[in-house]
Amino acid sequence: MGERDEGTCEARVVHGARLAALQPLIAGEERAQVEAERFRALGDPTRLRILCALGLTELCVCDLSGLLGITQTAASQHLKILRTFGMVRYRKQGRMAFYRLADLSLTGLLARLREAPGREEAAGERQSG
Amino acid sequence: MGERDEGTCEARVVHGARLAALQPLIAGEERAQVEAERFRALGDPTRLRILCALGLTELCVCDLSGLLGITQTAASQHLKILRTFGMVRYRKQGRMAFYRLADLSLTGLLARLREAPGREEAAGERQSG
DNA sequence: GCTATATATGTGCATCTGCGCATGAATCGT
DNA sequence: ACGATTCATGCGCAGATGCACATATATAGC
Repeated sequence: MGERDEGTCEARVVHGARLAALQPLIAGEERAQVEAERFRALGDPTRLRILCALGLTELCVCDLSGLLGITQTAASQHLKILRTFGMVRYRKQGRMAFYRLADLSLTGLLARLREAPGREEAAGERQSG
Repeated sequence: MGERDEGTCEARVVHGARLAALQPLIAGEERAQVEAERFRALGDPTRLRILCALGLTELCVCDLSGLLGITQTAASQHLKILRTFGMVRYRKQGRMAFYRLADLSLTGLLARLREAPGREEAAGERQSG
């Protein structure tokens, strides 16, 4: 688990000292873990489509599952994950739960998701023609 | 696989017609799949740390593995994934491969990664404090 | 209170993922 | 040419993930 061949390569670009100076500038494992989990939550097509739908309108679980063509169970399980990361919120009215997009910073992403495919070059690196 | 309980819930918020009108506004499965894979590439702590490092300076695989405390194999496999999505690029000089950050749209994200933990509220929703 | 409905959760399974090990491919030094 | 070194890749395994099925919880209607 901690066995890396750190002593093998001697032709380092950044030798010893400079390499050590870089270390504190790089995100620690825990910090990276937390951030990665957030991306992982977005790294599922069904969850992206759920967010896409909830970005348009508030929906109950049943409507959502019907709209996306997934089972209620699947919808509920995905919503639980999205709740964990504060990406969606819900209000309970009777026995139904109305979900809505909570993380407004995702709005731009979701708008891009609705565009025609073939434009995912670098998410910001447009070569202007 | 296609068995959803679409006829169970009758108390839809958006009844029939409106639900159908929503459908074309939601990203299709293929489009969502492509986009999700991109997030998935970022959904690994090691890959985030690799990008974090390459955002600071160009590095060979060996330095990178030493810097992050991972094996050369792991580094190489992650770099392959990041290459697939055009997030990193490399130039070959002799037997070494110098990798650098290619997707500049990730710069902001990586800068945020270097900040102290506890600020991952909404990735863009700063309360100007 | 009982039944039906809407949502949430526990369990099991097929699949995916990240890693280590061994190996292949390319390059440098002698 | 030969061995050493740097990077890439095939393979197998442990752990994670998404889903279906069954079930639990909560609410509405009677």
